[in-house]
Amino acid sequence: MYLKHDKNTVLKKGLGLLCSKGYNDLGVEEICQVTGMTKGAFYNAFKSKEQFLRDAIQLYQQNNLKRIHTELSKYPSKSAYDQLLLFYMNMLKAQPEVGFNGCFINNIMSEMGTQSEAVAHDSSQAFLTFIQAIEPRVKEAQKQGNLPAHIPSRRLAELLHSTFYGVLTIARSTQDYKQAITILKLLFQNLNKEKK
Amino acid sequence: MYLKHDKNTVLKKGLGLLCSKGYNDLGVEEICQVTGMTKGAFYNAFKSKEQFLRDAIQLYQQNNLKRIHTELSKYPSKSAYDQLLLFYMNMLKAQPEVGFNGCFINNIMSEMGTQSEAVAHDSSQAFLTFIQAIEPRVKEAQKQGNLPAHIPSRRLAELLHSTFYGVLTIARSTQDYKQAITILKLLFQNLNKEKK
DNA sequence: TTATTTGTACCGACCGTTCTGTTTGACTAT
DNA sequence: ATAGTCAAACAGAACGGTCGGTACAAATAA
Repeated sequence: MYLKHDKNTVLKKGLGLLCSKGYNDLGVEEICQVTGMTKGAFYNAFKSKEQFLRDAIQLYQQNNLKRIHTELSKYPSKSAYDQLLLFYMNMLKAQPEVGFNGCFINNIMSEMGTQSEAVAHDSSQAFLTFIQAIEPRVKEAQKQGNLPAHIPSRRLAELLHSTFYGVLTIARSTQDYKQAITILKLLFQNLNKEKK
Repeated sequence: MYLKHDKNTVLKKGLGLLCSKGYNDLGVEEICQVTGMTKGAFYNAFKSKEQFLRDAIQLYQQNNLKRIHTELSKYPSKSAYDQLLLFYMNMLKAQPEVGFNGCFINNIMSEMGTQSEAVAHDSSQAFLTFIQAIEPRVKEAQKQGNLPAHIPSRRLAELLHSTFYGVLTIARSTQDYKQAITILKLLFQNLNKEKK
């Protein structure tokens, strides 16, 4: 058994392309060119272009879950509330580096939702996973008295994440992440009645 | 001079198609079929498929601005706060009827942002226009004491609209608008310190 | 050898656009 | 009125390019 190309490396590069160019505007030819594959190798590794996308979505989801967990554990001395706030801030601050592309999952859902049932399912699944990943820290922040305790933690996580998605859209539209941060801070401060 | 096809009627039908199928998955052929045109008529009326999209975006923007204004004036006896809340509720409640397609502008921005500079510009412009349309009522609600007065009204409008976009994404993902309403209500209630 | 992967040429479908010719109705001259 | 003219609008076949996918031979381990 010999393999010139490592599937994971290929997917990683492909994911970068998908993030910046989307699906429809990205050809198999270009994927091959960037990854150094040929079509033969590509179609040996992936059943179809769509399967390639689905694999890339899965990789993105894995990467992001890891990232969420490390980012949320980055400052152990800080409160859960601050950890959440910092996490979202950092995501927004990173936007200029990624060309204000916003959230890959969200973009793919918009682009492919009507074209492929399978992709639509995958991306909405990924969406829910992110919220689940956030929820424990939200619950913690509630216990620590920095987020309202009378609201179900799941609902709060959904609210935070929804607004994050929304300001990400604004950031994309205005090509400015600072405004997005201001808006998200507004939400956080308002939810935190104890602090100034 | 004779005109078999009314451009506005065509755009209206086309907008419906664009909303439900997006841009890439919608062919000129299909547009023609639905509107009763032929390619000759289509390309006589529109310079290109992309120009057709840009015209449709403009129509959508006009329609939505009208809708925002009428919806926000629908219940003159209610407070500005309630008017805003009801407006967003109604938008969310309408989602099942439109196949949970979310916001056309947002979708197009995600789908076409990387493919066409012009479309990206048009849609971000439309986005800002919506926020401007909301802002006066927000300012009113602040004066009436139902939204925090110390925050610039523009920022508040951005926060409300961002979260609305976010929960719209959730509604799309879960195919359930009730959860989206719950989350948005959470934000409203939290911003309104006076009410229960 | 033998099984599997890779390179490359090619196919076929799709789709936006163009092209050619036709229809239409306003305008003009008679 | 009526016939003639013209330019705009329309019909729809054809084009040209793109792109996902396939065929098959060459290459590569085992």
